[in-house]
Amino acid sequence: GFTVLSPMGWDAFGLPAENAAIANQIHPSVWTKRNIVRMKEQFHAWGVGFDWTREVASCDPEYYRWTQWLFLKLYEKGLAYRAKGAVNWCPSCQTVLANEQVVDGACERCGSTVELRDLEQWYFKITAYADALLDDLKLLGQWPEKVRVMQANWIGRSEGASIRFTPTGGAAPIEVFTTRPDTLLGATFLAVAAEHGIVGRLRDAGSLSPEASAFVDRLKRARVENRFAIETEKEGFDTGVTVSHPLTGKPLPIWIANYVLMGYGTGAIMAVPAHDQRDFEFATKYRLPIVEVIRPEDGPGYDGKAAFEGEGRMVNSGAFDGLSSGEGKRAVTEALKAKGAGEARVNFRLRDWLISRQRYWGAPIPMIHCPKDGAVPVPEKDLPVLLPDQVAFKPTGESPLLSNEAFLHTTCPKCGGPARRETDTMDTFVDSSWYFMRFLSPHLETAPFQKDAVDRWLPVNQYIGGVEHAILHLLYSRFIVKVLRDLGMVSFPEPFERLFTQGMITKAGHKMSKSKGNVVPPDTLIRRYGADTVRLYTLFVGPPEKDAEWNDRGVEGAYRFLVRYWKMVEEVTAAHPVASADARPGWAASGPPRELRRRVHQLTQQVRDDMDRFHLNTAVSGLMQILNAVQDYQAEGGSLESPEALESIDFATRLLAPLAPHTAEGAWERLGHSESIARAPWPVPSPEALQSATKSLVVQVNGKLRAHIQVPADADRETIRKLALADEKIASLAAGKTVAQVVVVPGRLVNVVLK
RNA sequence: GCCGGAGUGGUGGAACUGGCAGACACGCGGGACUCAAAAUCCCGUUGGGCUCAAACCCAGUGCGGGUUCAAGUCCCGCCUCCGGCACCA
Repeated sequence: GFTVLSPMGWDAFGLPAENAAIANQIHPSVWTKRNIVRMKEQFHAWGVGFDWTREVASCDPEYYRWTQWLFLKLYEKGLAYRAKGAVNWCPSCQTVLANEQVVDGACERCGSTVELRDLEQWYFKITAYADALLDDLKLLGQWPEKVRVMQANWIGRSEGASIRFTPTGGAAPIEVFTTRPDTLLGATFLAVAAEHGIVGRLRDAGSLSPEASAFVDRLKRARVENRFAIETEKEGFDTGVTVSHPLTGKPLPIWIANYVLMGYGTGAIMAVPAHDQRDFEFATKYRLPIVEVIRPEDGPGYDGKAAFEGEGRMVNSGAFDGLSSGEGKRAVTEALKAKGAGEARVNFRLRDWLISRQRYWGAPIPMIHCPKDGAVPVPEKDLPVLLPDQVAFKPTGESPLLSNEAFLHTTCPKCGGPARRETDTMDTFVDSSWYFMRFLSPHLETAPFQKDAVDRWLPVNQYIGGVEHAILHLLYSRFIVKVLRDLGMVSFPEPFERLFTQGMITKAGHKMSKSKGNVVPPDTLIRRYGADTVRLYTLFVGPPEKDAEWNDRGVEGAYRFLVRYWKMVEEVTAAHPVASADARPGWAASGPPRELRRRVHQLTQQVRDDMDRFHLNTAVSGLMQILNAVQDYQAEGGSLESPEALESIDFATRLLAPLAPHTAEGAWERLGHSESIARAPWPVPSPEALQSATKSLVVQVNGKLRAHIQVPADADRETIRKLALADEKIASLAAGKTVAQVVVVPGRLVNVVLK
């Protein structure tokens, strides 16, 4: 009864296609197009129905033109920028990766250990939306909690204070972030990462000891090789430089420490050994002072053996003594602000999204580098910047586009002088961050999408995908939609209203994947049993949100079910070769309610509910039960020609249609319908059919099942109670005992409590 | 370490708000049909006790407690597995 848009498209740019192309000596575009054809054939073989008039592929210029347009919009808004910094580098894929694409220190794609390199790259300023992305998670009540939590953790908001420590001698202050300003008076040293600016400056000035300098090199190298390996042993070197404590003026030494990360906060921390375990371990090892400044209201506090990280009341903190941690955080921040040495600050774990890739198979970044005007955006009218065919697309660490002179050399849109094109391409996650809007006008040439169409259809009511996208695609799309909303181009804050994360089918415990070569192609099974059997079985294996290990042991069951169903249809239609089902006498099943009818209407309700809840495995079992019910009815002497049986077959056929469309369509035609079952309405159970004169209730004694009784459907509690106690079995059990209580749950059961 | 999720027959799984544990299948055992087999159909299939048999009884949803007339479901404490985050200051 709903108008549903069910489009399909191909996220077709990216490394897998390029790598496969290199391995097979085929151009990526040929390889990709061939695979699209192949996958479409498979969709058809499965009988999967999509609106193919809306098909898009992110590698078509018609599509990526607008991906480039999106880049320009972000650039205009200052949300796309180029910066030099330490980036994740995959030595095997020969490209940089976004933080989100690094899993356990390895490349999400190929599993190679990721290195750090200093490179100039393009970023999207997703951090500008950190708060909005976090806050709006509360709009996503129909997303799995798991995904919301993962995003919240990834964004990683923490409240605290930014504090500046001025070096003795008056150099630029060192800024730190802390969530515990209440422990400021317990800070006994600063610790900085090896990559921190001050380290380089000290080294350049020659004021770093040779040992400390060697340590910095070792640390940097270790992090380039694998910055994710956690060194449990704290290690550091004194720089010999001190800063003054912003409140007491006391000098505090600056140490270089291996446990301070450049990638979080400012790359420098104030160390409070009494109240932070890491600082404690470091201070203990290097005999740095430890000052207790927080004491819990009750229970043990700092004991000299480990840091006390909880909250409590401030001590050894001068004027702040006696304040609770909460009050202390505010008071200390105020005091810092008054001195101009700090302020309240919110810090995020989220980093900006690195979107440039030094690879061929992606949308070229539409920028031009002019020796005079610097980075200049390609004018909108010149889009798309076409990806040239003729390149040496071997990975060299530099973009293959550099090898195409005709592409590389261009003129500056500003001054008309000679200029070079940007040769990096965009991360494919940019392509997929907006595609759902393109489906509404896939061939529109004047805009990426039409606002009114997008506002009518979106947000997507039901999104389905793997949980592996929890912090990649699903975060990026949310970001892009928020940017477009702020540009006034869409009117909704979130792209996906409801999210269903489906599980993965594994083979021998592994994700089936092209790269592992352990994919079970459906073709063989489909050839042997037909698409409907394979569809039905696949749905029946288990709940779709769960991972499942693939085996085809039960496929026979689905096949048998369809054969039994088909035979039943043949039996009915052989006896009644009627052209129009509606002309058949008794088809409307207006007869008196019978058991079969009640059961089938009940099961119809169940199948409808199951499908709404994505419990497709039990929906299939519900259908099996309908068929079983009809066969039991037949076994008891009922006729397939009876209105009840005919109606049951009619319901079953319509419920089967989305699951096994070919079989259902064929049956539908045999049953005398001339229009496709796809246009038939969904069966509606009638309340009248669901009613029955009597109900079967369970009778328990002390919570244990002892008898079943039949009671009138409208019996009140007292009647039910009397009938239960009157039951022969119950009466005999109650003999000689006292009935302490009788719990009556109408429609369900009676529990007799005996003492 | 922190945050999520899961643990049910031989197997996949079902049981929506506490209310008949094991739906529906697979597999297995037995039977019918057949010269025989396949296919199909019928019966059985949580474990144990008792019985010629049925009826019946007891135990049972990872482990130990608890709440409740009633717990796979709720609470407390554990164990195991899976997923995410993690020297995050």
